[in-house]
Amino acid sequence: MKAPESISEAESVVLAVLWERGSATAEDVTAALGEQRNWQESTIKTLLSRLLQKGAIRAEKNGRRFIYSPLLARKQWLSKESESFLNRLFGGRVAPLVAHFSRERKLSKRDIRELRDLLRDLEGE
Amino acid sequence: MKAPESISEAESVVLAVLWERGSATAEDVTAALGEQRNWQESTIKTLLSRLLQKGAIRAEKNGRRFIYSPLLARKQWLSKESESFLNRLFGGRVAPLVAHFSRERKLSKRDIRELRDLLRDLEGE
DNA sequence: TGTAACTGTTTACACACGTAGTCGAATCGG
DNA sequence: CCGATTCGACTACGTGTGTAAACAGTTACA
Repeated sequence: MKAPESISEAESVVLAVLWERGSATAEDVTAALGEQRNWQESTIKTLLSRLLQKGAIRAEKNGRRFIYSPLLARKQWLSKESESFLNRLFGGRVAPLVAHFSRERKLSKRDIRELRDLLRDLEGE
Repeated sequence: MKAPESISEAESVVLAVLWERGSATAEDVTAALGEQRNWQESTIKTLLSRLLQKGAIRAEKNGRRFIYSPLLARKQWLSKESESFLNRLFGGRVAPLVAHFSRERKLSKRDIRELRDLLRDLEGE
């Protein structure tokens, strides 16, 4: 099992489409991203290839084209990215990040409410 | 005022030393990072130059060498990085990230305690 | 005062990334 | 069966990054 290579920003955008639909052709992805990013289909194909090489997705031949689907789960990716981010900036823990946001007044009412609910649930366990 | 160019990973490590000590020479930085990363002094000088060009630090001549000190504040950098991270992965808000960590059982007792205290303080405002 | 030591500046280079064009093979339509 | 179309694979290219050596100017010591 090769070391899970890191997914680049642009690649993750393509991957996100696959997470959303489960699977898709290059054309589907291009259509899905049409408005968001203005990428040529060529670009998307390159990104799909790189994701393939990195083992993050798989390609199943269907007629003359490939159907791509994720191998790397969104959850795994989120965890990996989050951890490396928190390690780099906040000593690997979540609380200091929240504290930073709090000090900077970047916590919305909604954030606060959700956090409170979350903690309440945790205590009920 | 030129657009605040983005600080790379390696650059941020050097910058962190300056935040810690307020100011330092290239030699100081090399010494400070000696154990952590195994960089040649040459490498550190390159990184300092790039930080200079990006306007993230300043250099004050002292005798035959420069004393470098941060221009970009750690807080600013934290905010910027955090925001772009949260935007990319969690719709720009903190709560979903914490929820993710909670689901994945990545919240330490300490995290939970700190979060609870933080919320208590917020309500007392 | 000449030369060694030091320190910043220049140059280097491989690799990842964003972005995309070209090519060759397969296929579809007539 | 042949030309047109359609795909994926290969190639391309500028830029940022990690990493560092070479060079040049200046200072300090013998």
